Amino acid sequence: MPELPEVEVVRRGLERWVVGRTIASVSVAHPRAIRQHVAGVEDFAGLLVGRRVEAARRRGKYLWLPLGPCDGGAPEYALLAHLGMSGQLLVQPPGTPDEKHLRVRFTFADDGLELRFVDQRTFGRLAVEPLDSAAAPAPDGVPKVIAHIARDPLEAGFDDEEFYAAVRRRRTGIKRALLDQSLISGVGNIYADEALWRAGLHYARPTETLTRTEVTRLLAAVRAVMGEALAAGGTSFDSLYVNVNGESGYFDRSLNVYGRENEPCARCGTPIRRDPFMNRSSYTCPRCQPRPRRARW
DNA sequence: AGACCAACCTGCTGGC
DNA sequence: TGCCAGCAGGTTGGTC
Repeated sequence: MPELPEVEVVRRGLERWVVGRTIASVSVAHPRAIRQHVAGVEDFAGLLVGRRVEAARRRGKYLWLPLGPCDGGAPEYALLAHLGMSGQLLVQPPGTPDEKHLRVRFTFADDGLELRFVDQRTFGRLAVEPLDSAAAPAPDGVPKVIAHIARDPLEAGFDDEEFYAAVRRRRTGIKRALLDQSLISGVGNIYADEALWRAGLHYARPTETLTRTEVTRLLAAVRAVMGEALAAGGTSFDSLYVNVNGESGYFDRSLNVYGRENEPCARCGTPIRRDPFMNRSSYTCPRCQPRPRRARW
């Protein structure tokens, strides 16, 4: 499941149901799910079995579970997960029939609920990554392989001023910048469109023309829409986007533009418009978000 | 460096 | 009914 609010819903589920438990077994039904773990299936499982899950962390759309060493002490490794377009992390009672797209199963020493990675489109991935070492310290305890992922707008360390400066240095459209996970992480196609609508900005607005006021308004809109989505348990149009217990969020009912082509704008009544954008779609209100004369996309 | 695209997958929907 | 094109919430690696 995709964007920040949905991933945070999953993180909270892992915190509640998985943290504090010791992994007893790992079975990989589909090796593509761990393709990022280049040392292979045996190595992947070997690094996990016997370790205790110490925490559930997230940056942007990435999740990771720091793992305590078998002999105690600070975590050296983490199980890193990205859900891609259709990945799910589910907690299930042992014996529950396998899901059609079950990729990896984790069992625990307490013989309680299993953790299952289920992923229809197989864009998601799991890997065990070193969390820290003297040679390559991990800032903030973030796995080194996701060092290129910027802080997300709900993190305390996110620097609004630096984001504004980075946006102004770019030569592209604002939506491309919002989707660039090295500038700001966690924003995907739904929340980009929703935030731009709230901020009254068109997706093709050239980044170098944005004022500080507009960027401030945009960041406030991103935070507001994500916060509301989180409170609603995330956005789900179908059973692909669910929490660890398989339940859907209901924020889709609160979307103002995404997926609402030809429906009236909640602010002005103008029919919402859909444009092709990066092999996907962008939804705007033509009146609240007029296309700039000089557009970039 | 930074901008942009194709590629990676499966499944569903709508049009013919 | 069948088939095919188009579409889906993401990231990456490659080119320019």
